[in-house]
Amino acid sequence: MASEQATMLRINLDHSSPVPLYYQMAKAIEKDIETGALAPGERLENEIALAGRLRVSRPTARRALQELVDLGMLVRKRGVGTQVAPARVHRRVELTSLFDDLAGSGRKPATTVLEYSVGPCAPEVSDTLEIPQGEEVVTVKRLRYADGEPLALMVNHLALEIAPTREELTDLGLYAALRAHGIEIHMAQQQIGARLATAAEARILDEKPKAALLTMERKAFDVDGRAIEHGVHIYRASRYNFSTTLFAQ
Amino acid sequence: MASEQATMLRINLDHSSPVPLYYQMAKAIEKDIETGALAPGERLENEIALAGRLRVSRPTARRALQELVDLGMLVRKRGVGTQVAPARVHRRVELTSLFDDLAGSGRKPATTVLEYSVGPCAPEVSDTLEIPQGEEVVTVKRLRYADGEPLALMVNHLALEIAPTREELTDLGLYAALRAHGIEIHMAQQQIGARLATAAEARILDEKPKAALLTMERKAFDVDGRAIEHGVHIYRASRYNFSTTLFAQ
DNA sequence: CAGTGGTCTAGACCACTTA
DNA sequence: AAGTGGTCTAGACCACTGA
Repeated sequence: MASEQATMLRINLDHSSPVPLYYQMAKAIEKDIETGALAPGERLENEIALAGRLRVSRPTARRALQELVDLGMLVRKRGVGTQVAPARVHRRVELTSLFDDLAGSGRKPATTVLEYSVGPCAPEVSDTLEIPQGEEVVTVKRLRYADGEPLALMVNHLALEIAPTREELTDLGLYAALRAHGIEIHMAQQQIGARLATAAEARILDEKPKAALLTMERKAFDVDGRAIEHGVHIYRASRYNFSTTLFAQ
Repeated sequence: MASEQATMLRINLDHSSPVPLYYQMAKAIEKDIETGALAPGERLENEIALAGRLRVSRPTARRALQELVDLGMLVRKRGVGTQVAPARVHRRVELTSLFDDLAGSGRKPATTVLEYSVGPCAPEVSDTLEIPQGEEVVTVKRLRYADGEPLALMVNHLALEIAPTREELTDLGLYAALRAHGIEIHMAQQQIGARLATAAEARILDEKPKAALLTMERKAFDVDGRAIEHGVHIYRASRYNFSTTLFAQ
């Protein structure tokens, strides 16, 4: 039985481009899903027809489709076919920074750098960053605002040779500033907890003493496993929470 | 130049097994990494030699290696080779349940089911579970202990036809009980926040009133995007925090 | 039974890294 | 220049689904 409802994708591939064909295909389909040209539940052509029409081999077409399955945008079943996944499953968002989060949700982030100092490495930080104790590291203490209100107090430690300048940290988030230095964060270990605000913390965050705070401690690493950053953050629980989308292995 | 330090993996593949060759290979290498037979930083054979030695095609060997790269256990660089990733990058652990977490860290979990009722669906739950308002859903309220101390108060809503029994929930975590019914959670959306304990919450959790609580609201879906579960949990911040490992896209 | 995706092969050529 | 992984092809056979 010929496929009754399969959508014919309009995709132009540039076979002479240095951009891999599977990548061009995946991006094109991804765009169609994001714009709604392909609706959730809609059926795609089978991979052999798709490959033939786009003049690529079947493994290449498969690879493109598999990329989108891994992203949760497509669902494939043997004997059935390929469908666009329900909208809510699309796109895992992970490892974004607070700055990006705020900017992305339309709130206006701003940062005050309260402290920017170079000093000997404390034992705890030494462990994380794998820098010998006593060697110099940069300590940064920042107050983050959203729409003019204080939101979070963040203390970070970085190795001297990779630390962004004070000015960069005022204009960008930490991760964006690191990226400008060619440093990509690949993995982070986080612990999220809660506690009551001290008097000093309450004052600086415009909360009452003993208000609820969200706490986050993070260690971040690059793709080679080098430790890049150690951070201890506190957030006003009245104004912020962590939203995450998790996927089963 | 012949490879100087590449480790020769001892892998036996069963070419007549229904288990895919790439999967057998990936599992074998994964096991060697986990047991320490392959140490972090160690170099593997190049993929062509590996494929030849194991009598599989190069794409099959590549696929096995790629699986482990996706898991963060191997790092590959063009022109350089394949190495075992630093230990801390191995294995993303996601979407585990509190019960599994506790059992895994050697603490003894226990559960009391405080309430198990069937009743009409509240508007908020109706939205999440995509069950018409007023239709019946199961509401479960559980108190979780670790090592004899109360740790968390959890309220969950599930569709009638998939809800585990009261007895199952006493012996297992919610996700394990669902799994026993053939239901696999594939994705969950979570929000983690903090607030102060009410008098009633403090009493039941053995905390002082206005102690800090961690809050978590979760919606869980299966692989087809069907809503499975809606939960609102509170944790004693003095006894628990969320540990997560995040990976950049 | 026809149609689908899942696995596998045996090559080819290219791009990047290191010395 | 040698060695590595990255991409791509053109087939083959199998396993599962649904009518």
